[in-house]
Amino acid sequence: MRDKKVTINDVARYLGVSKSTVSHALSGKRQISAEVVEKVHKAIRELGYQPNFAAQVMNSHSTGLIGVLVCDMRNAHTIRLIDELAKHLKEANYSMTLCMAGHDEQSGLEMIRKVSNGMFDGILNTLPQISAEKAAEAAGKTPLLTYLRHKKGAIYVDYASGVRQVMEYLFQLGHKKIGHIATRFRQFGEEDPCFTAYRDLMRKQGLFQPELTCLSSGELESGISAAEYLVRAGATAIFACNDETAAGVIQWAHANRIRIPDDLSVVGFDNTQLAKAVYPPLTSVELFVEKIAEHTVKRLLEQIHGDKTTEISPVIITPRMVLRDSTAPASKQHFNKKEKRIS
Amino acid sequence: MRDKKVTINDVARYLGVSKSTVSHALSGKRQISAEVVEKVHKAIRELGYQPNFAAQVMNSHSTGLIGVLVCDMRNAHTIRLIDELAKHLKEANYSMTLCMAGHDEQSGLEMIRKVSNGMFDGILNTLPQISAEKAAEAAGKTPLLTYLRHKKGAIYVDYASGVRQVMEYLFQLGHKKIGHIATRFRQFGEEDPCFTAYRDLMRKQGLFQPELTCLSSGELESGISAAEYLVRAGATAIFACNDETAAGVIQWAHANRIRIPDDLSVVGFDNTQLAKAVYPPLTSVELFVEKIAEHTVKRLLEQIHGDKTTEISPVIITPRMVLRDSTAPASKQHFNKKEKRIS
DNA sequence: CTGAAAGCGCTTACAG
DNA sequence: CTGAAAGCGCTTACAG
Repeated sequence: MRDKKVTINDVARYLGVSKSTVSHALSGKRQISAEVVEKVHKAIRELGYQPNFAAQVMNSHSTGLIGVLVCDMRNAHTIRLIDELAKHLKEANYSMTLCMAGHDEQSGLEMIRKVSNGMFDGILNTLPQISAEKAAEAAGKTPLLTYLRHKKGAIYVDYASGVRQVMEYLFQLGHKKIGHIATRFRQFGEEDPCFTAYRDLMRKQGLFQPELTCLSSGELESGISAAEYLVRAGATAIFACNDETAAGVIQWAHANRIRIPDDLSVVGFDNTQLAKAVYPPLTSVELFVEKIAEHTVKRLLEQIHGDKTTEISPVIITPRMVLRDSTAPASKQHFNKKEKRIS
Repeated sequence: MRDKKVTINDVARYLGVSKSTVSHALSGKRQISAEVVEKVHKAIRELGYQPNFAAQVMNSHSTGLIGVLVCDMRNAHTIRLIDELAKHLKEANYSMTLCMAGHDEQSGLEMIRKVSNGMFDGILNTLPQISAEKAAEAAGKTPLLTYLRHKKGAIYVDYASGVRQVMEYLFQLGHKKIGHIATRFRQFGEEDPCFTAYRDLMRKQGLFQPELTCLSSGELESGISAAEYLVRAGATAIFACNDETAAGVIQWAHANRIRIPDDLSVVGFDNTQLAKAVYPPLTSVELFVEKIAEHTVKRLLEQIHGDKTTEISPVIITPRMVLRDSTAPASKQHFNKKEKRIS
């Protein structure tokens, strides 16, 4: 047992046949007498033979590995994405290799270059800091797909629609001072599509005020400080860029005896576990990550296999608002009395 | 650009030198005239040469890849573990490959066998359904470490200590009817160490009642139903096996106008993001996942490199209770009045 | 139906 | 300091 790895040569010698016979008996790529096939399988079991990974890769030029570049695993959206990607890749008989590439462009590009050596059959770039063009160039001949650069990509998530659903709902409820907590991580180099949509919709109603917006890191704490700021600015509803920030808003409200949704409506984004876990459960926006992941994987595999057959029919994914208990009409404005308490 | 991959032969031919020279100029494993080294580097850049992964692996017998077997990515503890493992592996110049192996033993073992072909320099088995022995056998000659089988492993997490801290604190606060929500996923084949510790400590006080315990799936919803059951059974404090379940308890309490911590104390486990996100913030138990991950990686690398030098000095990790706002004295027993309301 | 040989793209003794 | 050759462990034309 402590001896060297057993190779195809050992098996061939053991049986007194050639290694081509062993190889073919395993692959089934040519007719081998049933008798020999059986002998080979038996010998393999006895010797504990297993084809060597690297040697097979050298011939097939394929590792069955897909590299997924992520910056970190801190936000729930990334985690869900990874989970779904892994599921779909597995279905296609690929394994997912997670590459933590950090947040700066340089190290991200270096990472891509480093792993574009045949280690992966394909690379999925989810890094917001690296453009699709630069990533593809760094990958050289390795198929690479950049995640969700909707402007030109084949998968388009209509964030604006998700935001519109929320805003129209809040307008309907009578809210005029709707605060917005924006973020940078959905930006992909351009402007954050959620913020853009929010601003445009507020403007159309003549309600946009820069004081009602703020930029957040996306973490709980930033939601807490944003809540304090926005409520002081007069917001009766707060639309946060993600559920974690929204949870911060809710927590701050509780701590300051501001009732949700009676005194303040709160809406999140991403519809993560957190949205269901907080109290009151959070109205949020479902992005259908499974679908995004499914199509992303499909596109990457097409690129790997060089399928030009399927013409690039862009997939549009439309988010959907999920109503829970954190939103209510803006009517009862005994709210201003409360506000005094916290100052 | 559309042509075949450029190989070391192309570089050698291009420069009119032998491929050994090119190879050595890159590896630095033998003296090469500075002039030639420079020429080689220049040519490499011009031709866009990059050593082929599989060919290098064939020689080095090392891929730089570590396979981490996880059942899924649903609970926060796993996610944090993965994140920390990735960090430590990266520091040691390894990449992490995530293998989702599901929940049954058979498919897990098959997965291990399949990937024990030289694809990974080492394997980390976090699957609770697969014993350390079976996993190691399935891995054959590939180094494999089974995560946190404390009984014999070199890394021992003293769950009992974490539980003791919580229980002693609750006893101090005057709680006698302490409900416990147990789970199966920390079990690793044996009994859940958290439940065992809870039961023993309650017994020592003469307070143990089976009616005050229940088994949960670990999801939020199971926390909600457990809360209802345990409060009906008279619990004045609930100690949940993980934060998600505890969040369910809190949510149920809010929905039923039971005040936390005044009417009901709640304690979670794992000290995840969720513990900070809910209101009131949740008293929980920190497991120091970073430390666990650090030592796990260290052990695996030792096994890979065959370091027998470092004698197996077992590392003990002691969890620590983190106090937040979900716990308070059991005194005010106007609680029973409330209970009526929900029946 | 089977075997001997070439080749995948590197690294590394072996010779000079 | 450098080159020609063997070898890593397979697969796959090529011959029979």
